[in-house]
Amino acid sequence: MKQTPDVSTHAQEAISILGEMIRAARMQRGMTAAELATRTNVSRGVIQRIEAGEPGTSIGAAFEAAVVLGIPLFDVPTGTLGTLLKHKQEINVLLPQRAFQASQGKPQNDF
Amino acid sequence: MKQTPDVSTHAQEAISILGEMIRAARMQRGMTAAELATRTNVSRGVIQRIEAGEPGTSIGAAFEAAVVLGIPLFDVPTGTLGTLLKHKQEINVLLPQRAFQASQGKPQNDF
DNA sequence: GTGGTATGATCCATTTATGAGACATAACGC
DNA sequence: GCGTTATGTCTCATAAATGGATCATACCAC
Repeated sequence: MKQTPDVSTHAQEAISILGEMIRAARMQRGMTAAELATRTNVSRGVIQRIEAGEPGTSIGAAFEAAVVLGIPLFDVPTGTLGTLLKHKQEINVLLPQRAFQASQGKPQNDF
Repeated sequence: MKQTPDVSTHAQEAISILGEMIRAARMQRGMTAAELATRTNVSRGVIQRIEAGEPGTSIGAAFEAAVVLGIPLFDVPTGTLGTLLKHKQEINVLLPQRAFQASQGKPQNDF
């Protein structure tokens, strides 16, 4: 509901969910928005915008706030993400390095 | 490794993971970065920054790209997030509306 | 090998978010 | 009731991201 009418409903819902999770976790810890802002190295206004689910906020600030509150972002414990990244790079040698418009004929959906 | 040296290691890893997931999903679908940019309503440079894991990109663009590629963000199916939000608001009446510095004496960790 | 194309990186002008401050409202303790 | 404090919202100057273009490199088809 701002002058940024450019994200889909699903994406907006995901952003709002993250904001609500951050707000709930912050209040469960008895932490004020100002204190969370200090710990996150952003201003109080940014915390409020994140909790309000505004899509224009930076992903760094939002994820940092979640990490400060101990919210698991991708069900990956702390310190494991680097290992997962390296493993991904290893298996990446088996995949094509570029995308081809010609290969769009057979879209792969394995999610 | 940019002029934005202000996110923690864990948050940076989470952002990088999301970027790698987006890149992998895009390539699995044989989609070019330019095409993903068009579908996401952003420029190609933003897609590259998201895939590179730069924390300065907007959460709206990053989540929108993930949604376009069908990546589940919070293990919540499409359309369910709104219901979850409403349910959260219902149970919120049982929780304190504000945070208190005085209540920091007993931090609650139930994650 | 050559040609076509995706990618990564860089530049600049413009749009936008951010930080800081102030204000009104509302919630809680007393 | 009153005083204190957190929250939500607003404005403005500054900092930063974005869009668009260009270029070099690397990949794949031929």
